[in-house]
Amino acid sequence: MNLPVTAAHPWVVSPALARGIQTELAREVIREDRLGPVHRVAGVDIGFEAGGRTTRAAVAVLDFPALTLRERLLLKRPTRFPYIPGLLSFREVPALLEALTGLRHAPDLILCDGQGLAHPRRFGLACHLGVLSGIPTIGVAKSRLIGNYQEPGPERGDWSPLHDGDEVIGAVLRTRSRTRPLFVSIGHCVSLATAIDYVLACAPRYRLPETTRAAHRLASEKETPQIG
DNA sequence: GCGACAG
DNA sequence: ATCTTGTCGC
Repeated sequence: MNLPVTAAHPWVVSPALARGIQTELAREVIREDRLGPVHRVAGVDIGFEAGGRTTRAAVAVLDFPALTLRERLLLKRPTRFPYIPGLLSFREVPALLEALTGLRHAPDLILCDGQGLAHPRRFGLACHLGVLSGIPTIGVAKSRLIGNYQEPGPERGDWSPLHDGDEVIGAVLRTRSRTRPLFVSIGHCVSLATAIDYVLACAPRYRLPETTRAAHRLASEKETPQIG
């Protein structure tokens, strides 16, 4: 598959340089809808093995809106960046980009496991993957990194704005009634309103989107003895 | 200085 | 994220 990947930048850098790269690339993020018809949605996730020394990048592509599994791809690479709050993309994006490149067909939209704009420099993992891959992305995190909010209503579909000062940086969305909400934010080429619609469409039954669930299962799957 | 802190 | 079994609740 041919990804319109933007000229990359070094990945093994100091935290200070990584933050500088984020601040620069944040200018490339497109916050409005610029996505075409969505027929395939991908979920991406990272898992670890060998005590964290090996990174497992998983991508699951589902047909939309049916949400049936279309393609899966798992790729292993040595882990080369630690987990530092605010710098998660430097740990996970390199392997995810490689995995996307290996897909038979490019997805029309990607739901990422982590923040998008809801980040100190407005450049979370979803923005980073979107800007470098050129594919529309949405940030879907299970917990908060930054921002303040009022608890959303108890029903599925209820949501409240996540803000940082005067700025709305995301939405705290209930995808399942009486269950902890998700933190949705713009990744790249998808507005917040559209992002909320897609997350709800991809999570018809469980708290997490089916895309994320499929990718997570693959990323944390136990080694199965192969035949042949 | 102290507390917060995606996965 | 990962280490890990049973258990409380709808």
